[in-house]
Amino acid sequence: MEMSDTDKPLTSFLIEDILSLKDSSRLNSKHVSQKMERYSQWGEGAEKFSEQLSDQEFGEQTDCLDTSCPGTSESSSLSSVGKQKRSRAAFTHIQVLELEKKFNQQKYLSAPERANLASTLRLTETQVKIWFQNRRYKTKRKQQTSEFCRDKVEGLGLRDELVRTSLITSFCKAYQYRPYLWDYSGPWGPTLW
DNA sequence: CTTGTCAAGTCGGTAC
DNA sequence: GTACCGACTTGACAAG
Repeated sequence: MEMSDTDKPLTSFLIEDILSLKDSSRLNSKHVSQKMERYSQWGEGAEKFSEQLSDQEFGEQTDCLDTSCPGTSESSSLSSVGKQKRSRAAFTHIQVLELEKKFNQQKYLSAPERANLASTLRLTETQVKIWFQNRRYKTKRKQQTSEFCRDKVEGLGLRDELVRTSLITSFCKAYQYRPYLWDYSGPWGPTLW
């Protein structure tokens, strides 16, 4: 029977993947090392997960752990490290709550703080780091969006004002001798009928 | 089926 | 040369 992707050992996927990265012209050694760092974190996550499984088989805390680590889903299907579909960890309410709480206190974490939070929440340090990165970006985008909307509203107001002024000017020039064409009742002031 | 959300991936940059 | 960042994208998933 031919060995499918799902049957391949994790390490061979890692090696293949990293080698393919090295072959890729658009990536430098930095990103290869980033990838390796990530894989090592996944390894750590998988270890943590197996430890957790061994000391509390589907206990009450599985809620805050099951999908938390990429390593966890990898461990159930190591296959996904290859070209297979990747899994998306969904953090639990408790984890998100704690992360949000911390984020409200401080937007950036030092390494020890991150490690501490990660172990408290039983996430990997990478997950905590990425969560904070995404969170900061999300906040920034939200802020930019609201500013953009506000500017647009104000800009529209300004534009309306400019249009009105210009219209009035040209209108006055055109109709300065025919006041009977003015109508002051409209919201835009003088209206031509 | 489309759309929004979000963890993770990518890439260019900085700092030490 | 490693670790981290921001900006942006990708892909899984759920809700409608």
